Amino acid sequence: MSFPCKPKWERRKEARPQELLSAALDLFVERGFAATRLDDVAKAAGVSKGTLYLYYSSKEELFKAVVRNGMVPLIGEAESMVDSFTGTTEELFRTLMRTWWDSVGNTKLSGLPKLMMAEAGNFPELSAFYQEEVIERGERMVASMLRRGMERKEIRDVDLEIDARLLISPMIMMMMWKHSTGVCKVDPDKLDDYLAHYIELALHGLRPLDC
Amino acid sequence: MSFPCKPKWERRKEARPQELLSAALDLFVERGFAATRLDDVAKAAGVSKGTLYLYYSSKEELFKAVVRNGMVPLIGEAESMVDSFTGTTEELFRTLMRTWWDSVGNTKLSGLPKLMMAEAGNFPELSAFYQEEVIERGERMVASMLRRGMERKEIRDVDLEIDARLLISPMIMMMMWKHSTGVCKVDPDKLDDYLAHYIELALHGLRPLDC
Amino acid sequence: MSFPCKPKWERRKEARPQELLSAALDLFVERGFAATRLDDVAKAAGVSKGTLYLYYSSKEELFKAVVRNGMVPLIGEAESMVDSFTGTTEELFRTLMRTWWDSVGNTKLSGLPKLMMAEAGNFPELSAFYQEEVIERGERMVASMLRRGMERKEIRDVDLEIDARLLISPMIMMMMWKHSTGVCKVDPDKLDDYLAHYIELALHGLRPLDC
Amino acid sequence: MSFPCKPKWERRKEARPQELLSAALDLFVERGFAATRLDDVAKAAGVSKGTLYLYYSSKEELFKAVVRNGMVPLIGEAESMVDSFTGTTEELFRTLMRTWWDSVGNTKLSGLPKLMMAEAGNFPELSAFYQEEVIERGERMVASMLRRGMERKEIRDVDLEIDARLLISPMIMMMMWKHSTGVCKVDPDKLDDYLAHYIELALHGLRPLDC
DNA sequence: GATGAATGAGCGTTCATTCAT
DNA sequence: CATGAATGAACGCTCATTCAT
Repeated sequence: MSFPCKPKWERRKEARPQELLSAALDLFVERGFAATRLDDVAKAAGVSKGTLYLYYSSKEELFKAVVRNGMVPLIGEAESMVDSFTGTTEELFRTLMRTWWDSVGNTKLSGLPKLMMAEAGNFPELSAFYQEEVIERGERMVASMLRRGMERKEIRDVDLEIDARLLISPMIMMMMWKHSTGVCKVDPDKLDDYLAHYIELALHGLRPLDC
Repeated sequence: MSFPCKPKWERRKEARPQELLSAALDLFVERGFAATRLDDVAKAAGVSKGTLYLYYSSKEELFKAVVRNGMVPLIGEAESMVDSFTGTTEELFRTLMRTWWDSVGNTKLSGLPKLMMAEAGNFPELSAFYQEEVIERGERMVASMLRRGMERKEIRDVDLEIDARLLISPMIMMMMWKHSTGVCKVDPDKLDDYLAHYIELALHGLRPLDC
Repeated sequence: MSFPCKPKWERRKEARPQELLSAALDLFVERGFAATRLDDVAKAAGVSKGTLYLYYSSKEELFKAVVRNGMVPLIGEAESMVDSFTGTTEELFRTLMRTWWDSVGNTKLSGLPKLMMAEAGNFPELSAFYQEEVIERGERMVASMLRRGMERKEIRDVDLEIDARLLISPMIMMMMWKHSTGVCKVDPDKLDDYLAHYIELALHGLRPLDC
Repeated sequence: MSFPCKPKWERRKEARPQELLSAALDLFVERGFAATRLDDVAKAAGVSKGTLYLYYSSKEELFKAVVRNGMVPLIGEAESMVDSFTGTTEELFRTLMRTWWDSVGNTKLSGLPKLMMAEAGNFPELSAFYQEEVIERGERMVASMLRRGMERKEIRDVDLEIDARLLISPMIMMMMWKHSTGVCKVDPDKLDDYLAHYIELALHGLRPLDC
């Protein structure tokens, strides 16, 4: 008699990392890094605390895996979009922002900015990782878009570094609002309105002076 | 023999709460709520840990007192400025933003937004207070400015509620950046550049379409 | 009304370190460094685990304090004796060994060599400390005695470094025997005989060839 | 078709216990009992952790098997040498010590004394075994040599029991030194010097008073 | 009012042991 | 026989809170 498919525990082994990362993202976002107990992550994933350590060697490694697994690939997709887009920069900006909001703003990943803002100071290694893999790549991506627009005379001259950061800050704030229970709480249904107005406000701010 | 003014130890006793709140603000801002040890707050205020408990019955109560004590008075000043300003709305916007930055962004109060963002979830009652007394008053103040500009045809038509919030979000982000160690850290010397670019970006975004 | 003597808790504070060190020495010697739980040390001293940390910042620091407090001063006394002794080197050797046995071999401190031998490999910082403060000073002290004897022609020419170490090794073994339950166990009453025979054996081994 | 000898996997099965014991001896000697992880023993032996438990029902049983398997056979060889030696007792002593050092001191078996010293307290049954089969037989062997020397007037009168133990203690210490990392660490190249000096020191200590 | 010694619950991490496959 | 994923108890260390003085 043979096993037509993998034995049960092996199938679990392959599924485990995703289950753990998902549980961890939920709890990190809900409670913050420091306040999340690994016991609870394990329980939420339906395993024991020891099992967690079979897959991630420390709490910090678990967090890094959450980011690597969830956020980093999306940065890559955005970068590709900027590089290969063929329409106007205005269309690119709109697409970029809406895609980002769909894949991050509307998922649990939107909890990460608030998380990092709150905990960065106490976990230097974590914040260095996030800074390099997410923040800086994100800023460079927006700066690429600005450069493209300036080269094509589709937007006015701006400072690549400074305005890139300023332009993503409302997006980051919107993600934070979404996860703020009590302060700056926004009606979730209105977030799409905020996004639309933000896009218009930014495009107005960027349009050439003679338009 | 009479005491024309209170003896020194009595003045000290009355000053205690302010000294404690000041020390606590410093440390909460620097390290966050959870990572701040009451030992250190007490030491920074020059008292023993036990004394802290004579004034605030728990760490949470101390935190609430710090926030309640911090930002509210400054909102009033900004409101007055909007109500009594006589120049163009562009001038008003510039003045408002620069004054706010001077009195909040450049003081340790600038640490509160980050703190509230991180801890709001754990202090529902406190965040309701902050939401009403700081956030909403601030948004109404900016909305007043926008309404004034629209009435005077100095800015294009915008959504008072939505754009007010969008407009203050980079300012809030700048305060957060200032207190970010590791993630989104900005060179403190460049914050004035960010402020200047933000003002220009916003004014461009707000100018009437035919200008 | 005044306090004619210190308040109770202050008297405790002064006594605590000795109580803790004594309990720690007992347990370290009985169970080894790694196998000793701080909970048990605290319980043996009649305090809570947290209290231990008021006095010693880590398990390793506690151990160092045990050694510093118990063993190091005795090394100093032995050094002084070698420096100031006026009789023959044979008398010095006898006195040195018997004094050492009285103050170390016959006290709980005699458990330390076995402890260090067993745990050194896993606690590098600990063993470096013990090596410098106890072993090397002890070997230098015995070497001083040998040099003195060689200069006075009271013992044959030996290698200061090698023979010093060889000469103290039976003393160390005797201390280990005392704490070996099961292996090399010796009748405690016979340890004085071992000491006497060791002294004779060593003195025979050291006497000049022409005596 | 027949198998002239056992098939490979069966030979492997029979060799397993020795492979496990050898790997375990290496690691126990290097790290001590508590610090040795069964994961590592299994890995060093090229099997899984579960397999270990097919052969030894617990970590303690494995340890006992290591010790029982280790030193006993070599004691017998030394006993034979004493019984059949024909030269002077000085020559016998030199040969005995050098042979012992070659077959034990220079192999990984030299790690056992340190191991037993450290763990004897935790394994009463095991240390009784070690005491009877290794220690006491070793002491009787040295005592035989001393008796022989006294009968032949080649050494002075000593106490058979006490001096036998004293005489082997530097040898035991040398084995411990060899495995000491950090405390009492000796340059491995100098161990032969220690052996040579020890032999001279002991022979001087044993020579008749009138020599 | 003020002190600071003492407490004890809580968390990250390790690893011997088990058992389904 | 052999595997290796899973378990859970254990321990070092922290820190908000208490209370005798």
